[in-house]
Parts: sequence; structure tokens; C-alpha cells
Amino acid sequence: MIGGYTKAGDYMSCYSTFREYMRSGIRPDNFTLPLVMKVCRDTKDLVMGRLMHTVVYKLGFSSYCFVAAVLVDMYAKCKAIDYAKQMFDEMPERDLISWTVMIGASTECGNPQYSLDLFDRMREEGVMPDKITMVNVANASAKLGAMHKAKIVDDYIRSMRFSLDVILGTAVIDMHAKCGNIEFARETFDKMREKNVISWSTMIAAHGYHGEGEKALDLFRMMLGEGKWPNSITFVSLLYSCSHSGLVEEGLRLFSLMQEEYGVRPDVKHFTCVVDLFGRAGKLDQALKMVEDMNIEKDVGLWGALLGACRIHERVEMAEKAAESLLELQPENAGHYVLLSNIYAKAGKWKEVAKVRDMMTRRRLKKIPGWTCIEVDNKIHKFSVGDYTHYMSKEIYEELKCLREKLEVAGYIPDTNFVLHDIEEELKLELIYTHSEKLAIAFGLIGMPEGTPIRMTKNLRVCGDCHTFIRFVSLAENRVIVVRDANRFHHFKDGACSCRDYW
DNA sequence: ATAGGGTTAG
Repeated sequence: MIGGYTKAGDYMSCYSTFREYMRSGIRPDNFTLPLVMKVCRDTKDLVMGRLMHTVVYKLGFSSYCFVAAVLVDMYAKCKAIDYAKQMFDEMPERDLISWTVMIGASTECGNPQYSLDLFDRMREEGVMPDKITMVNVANASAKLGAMHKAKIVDDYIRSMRFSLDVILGTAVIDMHAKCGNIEFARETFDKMREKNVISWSTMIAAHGYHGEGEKALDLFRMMLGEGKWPNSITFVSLLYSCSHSGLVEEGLRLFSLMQEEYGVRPDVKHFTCVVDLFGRAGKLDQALKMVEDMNIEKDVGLWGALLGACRIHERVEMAEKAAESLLELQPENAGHYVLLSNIYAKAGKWKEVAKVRDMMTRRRLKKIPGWTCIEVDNKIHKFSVGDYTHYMSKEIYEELKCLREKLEVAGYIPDTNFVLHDIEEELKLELIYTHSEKLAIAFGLIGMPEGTPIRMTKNLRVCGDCHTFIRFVSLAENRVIVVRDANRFHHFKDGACSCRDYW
């Protein structure tokens, strides 16, 4: 009966039946409890989940491997990683599924590195992974974004002769794309026999955030040619592809096509893309009108897109309006204040810059420290601003000094407007020259053979000045530089970036 | 006798 309710998605009836069952005095067996725990998982009901854990414990079922695995999974979906980990560590024995669940749990809760460590430990203990394990491992690598890991995982999947079914194939595409290797992603996609709407959407999105809008559109045409029906997410992927590549007209066309031909009702994500498109085209008034007229709940992303567009086109007044709504929705996000402050700074409104900074101080907000990671010799090196902790710091700063002189001759002018602090111009200059992006790139130039591409990962958006700097480096040093920032990839080559300086 | 784990969007 409980199982029936679970299948039907009637969670409340499931709970009440379970309560009746408990009252009846009949001792539940170890197959009934997981059914209810799955409901807790799917509804992310941690309170009920904890209660179930107690029942399981009292009845002595927690030593059953599969019962414990369900608990781990439930805790992961409730984002209670500490409980999940404790449960997993206490398990007397762990089989394939419990390992797989824990690998997925760790990624789900924001620690993909730990997932990969678990994967190694699992094999050390002699448990062989299956396809589903590999889907979780691919997801962990995708989140981590380390390219050498992606290669290892791909090789491992091949060596185990796991066939790429729709789900594993799609996970591998996503992994390669998010690790910066769009070519491998596309090769994997082309090799897959069976593709569903998720595979297509994943690949379209991948071309999109790598700045290959035309390829995304080509793929969409191919998809339609094969008789596949796009869904709401496919259109989000497409619209973002257009905005990442500056395909304004195409994007707007897709937005109407989506509603008229495919009956997709636009949600807030679609609107965000269109605001982005209008913003890029400089049609800020149309963007604002769209935001004001829509009758869907507005979220942080939407106002953020508008604010970003205001920064590009230096529309201070509208920026204030967008920022007001944005800060109301999410007053604790330091990034929004920084963006607003940058807009004021560019317009020379120093009083307002100070005001924003005061507001941040009063609310005890600090700019999230930025970092940049770079892979050299299959090792990840992490830099923060003004970092002297790296063992090659001396060489890095020397290289940076040479680079700075070379690029300034080539026409690079540092833009100190991106410095938030109220300090002397001279100090600002020093600060901006030790941004983590620049340290990482200097290290990359020393540590990697000439002509090899430099790959970096950042936790935030690339700083505007660093973006210009990297463009100059790609030209002066004749290097391809690939940067993954908080929401897209930048491919720098011959002094230009795939984002066309809009991001 | 049964049972637990998998893919897309900034």
C-alpha cells in the first residue's frame, strides 16, 4: 500500500499510512522503511528523514547495507552531508551501490573532489564500479572542471568497455564540455547511437557557453531534422547560446518560435536570456519594459542580467533601479554590491562608490576572495590576489613584470576602475597587477612549453581588466588561453575572446 | 522471494 502511494507520488497518503502502520503495532520489515525514506528524499524532508533514521536504528535495521544506502541518499538530497557521511562511515560493509550513492552525495553537496577520492578508495577496496557509478564520477569531474581528471575518467570508461548509453554518454559530454574540452564533448556526442532531448540540450548548451553560438544553432537544426522535439530547457540552452555569442536577432527569433511553434511557455530563465539579448544590443529600455511587464516571479538572475547590461552600457540610473530589486532579493550577496560599485566607479561617481562600500561594511559583507586555478603538469595550482605562497613566487612576479612592460608597449592600459577599495591610484595599480588571473597566467607561461594552450578556472567572473590583459597576452605570446569562470568559458586567441568582450 | 544508486539550464 505504501509502495503504491510512493509510485503514485502521493506523499501525504504515504506518510499517513505509515503512521497507521506504526500504530497498529506490527513490526515493519526492512523493505517498508526504505519506501518511506525515499519519500523523505524526494520531498527533501529532513525532519521526517531524521525520524525515519531513529526508527531504523531502534529496529536494528541500520546494519543492513541497502537500508543504510537509502539513508545516505536521503541525507544527500536534503543537503545534510554530515549525516550522510557519518552514516556511510558507520556502515559495517559497503557494496557497489552504497559507494555509488556516497560518490553522488558528495558531489551533490558541493565536494566533487571528495567524490573522486571516494572513487579511488572504492577501487582500492576491490569494489568494481558499474555504469551508474561512472555517471556519478563523470558528474564529479564536470563540477570540478579539471581537464586531466576528465581524460582519466574517459580512459577508464573505455578500458572497462562500458558502452555509452544515453545517460552515461550525456554525462561524459557534459564532463568534457565543463572541463574545457568542447572538441572531446562533440566527438562523444557524435559517437553516441541513441540521443534523447537531454543529450541534445546538453550539447547545445556546451557550444553555447564556449561561445560557439553558430554551432549551437546548427545542432538545433540537426535535432529538428531528426524529428526530435525540443523542450523548455533546450530553448534556455539555445537562448543562452545566442546571448553568449552576441546573436541578438537569432535569439529574439527563437524566443517567438519557441512559443508559437513549440508551445513552450517562457519561464523566468527564458526572460533572463532575452533581457541579456536586449542588453547586449544596447536596447536597455526594451529590456526594462520586458521585466516590468512580465507576470512571472522575478528572480536574482533576471535582475542580475539587467544590472550586467547596465554596466556594459553605463546606464547608472537604470542600474540603481535593478540593484534595488536585486539587493532586496539577495542582500547577502557581496557580488551585487561590487557590480554596482563598478558601475558608479566607471561613471566617476565616487561618493556613490563610497556609499555602496559603507553599505557592505554595515552589513558585514566582504567581497568573496577570488582565486584562479591552473593545471600545470597534471597538478592544480591555486592563486589568490597578491599571493606569495607559491613555491615559484619569485619567478612568477619577475615574469609578470616583464609581461606588464611588454603589454603596455603593445597598447594595454590597466583599468583601475575595477578596484573596489578606496586607495591611492598607485596602490590600485599594484593591486590590479597581482590579481590571481595574472599570477596564474605568468606561472602558466613559465611552466608550460611554448605553443601549448593555457587552461585556467576561476571562482568568480573574470575581472574586466584581467580580461583585457589576457587578450593582450594571447596575442603577444601567441597562446591559446581557455578560462572557465563562474558561468562560461572564454577562449582567447590572437588578441580576441570568444565572448566578444561581453560576459 | 522481495529491495537501494544515473543525464540537461547562469
